[in-house]
Amino acid sequence: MLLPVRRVVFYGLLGGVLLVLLKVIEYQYFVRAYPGEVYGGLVAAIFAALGIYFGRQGSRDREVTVIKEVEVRVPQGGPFVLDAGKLKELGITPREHEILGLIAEGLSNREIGERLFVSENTVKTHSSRLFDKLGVNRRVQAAVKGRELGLIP
Amino acid sequence: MLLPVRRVVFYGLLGGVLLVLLKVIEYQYFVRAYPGEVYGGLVAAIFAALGIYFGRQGSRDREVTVIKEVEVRVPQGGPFVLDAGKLKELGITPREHEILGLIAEGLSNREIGERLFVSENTVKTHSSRLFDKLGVNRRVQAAVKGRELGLIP
DNA sequence: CCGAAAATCACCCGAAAGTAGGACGACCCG
DNA sequence: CGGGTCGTCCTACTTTCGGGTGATTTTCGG
Repeated sequence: MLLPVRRVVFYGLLGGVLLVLLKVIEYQYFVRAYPGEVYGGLVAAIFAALGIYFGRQGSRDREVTVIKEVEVRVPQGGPFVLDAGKLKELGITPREHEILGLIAEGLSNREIGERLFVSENTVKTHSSRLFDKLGVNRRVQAAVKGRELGLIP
Repeated sequence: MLLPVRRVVFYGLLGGVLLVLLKVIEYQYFVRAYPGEVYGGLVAAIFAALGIYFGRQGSRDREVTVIKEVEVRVPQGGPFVLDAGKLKELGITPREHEILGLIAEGLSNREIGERLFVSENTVKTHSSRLFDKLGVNRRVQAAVKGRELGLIP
C-alpha cells in the first residue's frame, strides 16, 4: 500500500491529467456535440469511480485489531537440567528415558509407538521396565516421580 | 452500514440531485462567470470526495483478526497460588478440582474413591466431566494441563 | 569377532480407565 | 414453583494399561 501523501499527490496529478485530457477532446467534438450536462456527468462518474477506488484502497488493510489472546503458559523456573546420575543409578536406558518423557506429556502407548515408529507392544515393554525401575505401577506416578527425580522437565 | 444495493441507489439519487443543483445555479451566475474547466473541476472534486467517502464506508468494518500470542510465565519458584479465575472460566466445580489434584498425584480412580468415601463410578463421572472441561481425554493430560493452567501445584 | 546390553516384537489376560447414557436428591435463585 | 447446578450412583460397553513370558535382532565395547 502506498503512503497517504504519495497517494494524494498521485491523485492530484491523475486529476490534472484527466482534466487536460477532457479539455483536449473538448475541442474535438465531444462537448460541441453534447450539452454540458453530459460533460459534467462524465467527469462526475470518472471521479466518483476513482474516488471509490482510492477510497477503498486507502482503507483496504486497515486492521481493526481484534486481540485474540492465546496464552502460552511457560512453566518457567530455571532451565531444566537432567539428572544423568539418577538415570545411571536407576539403570534407565535412553529409550526408556525417552518414553518417560512422552508418557509425561500425556501420550498413550499407541501414540508413543507411532511417534517413535515402533509397535505399541514395544512401548509397553519399555514402559513396563521403566515402571519397575522407578518403583511405580501407573504411568501418572511415573510422570510425577520422573519430575521429582529431575529426569524430565 | 448500509447495504450495497441501497448505497448504490442512494448514490445515484445524490448524483442526480447534485446535477440538478448544478444545472440550476448554472443559470444564475456560476458558469457564466467562470469557464467550463471550473465547472468540471468542481463536479470532479465533489464526486471524488463522495467516492472516497463511500468507498471507505464500504470497507469500514472489515476486520483483520490478529491472533496475538501472549506469553504468560507461570511463577514456579514461589508457593503455589491457585488460579481461581481459570476455574470459574472453565466451569470446574470444587469436587472436580479436588479430583484433578488426586489424579495428578497418581492415584487410581479406586483410590480416589476410597479417599473421598465415594464410589469409583462417581470418580469416573467427575473425571469424565473434568476432562471435557479441560479439553483432554486422558488423565495424564489432565494433570499436565491442570498444572499449566495453575489449577494444581 | 563375541557376548552382553539394549531394543524390538508378539501373545495373553485381567485390571483400570474412559465413553455414553440415565437417574435421583439437595440446594439455590428468580 | 420451575429450572439450573452439583454431587452422587448406576449399567453397559470399548479401549487402554500393566504384568508376565518368551523370543529375535541391533548395537557396541573389549
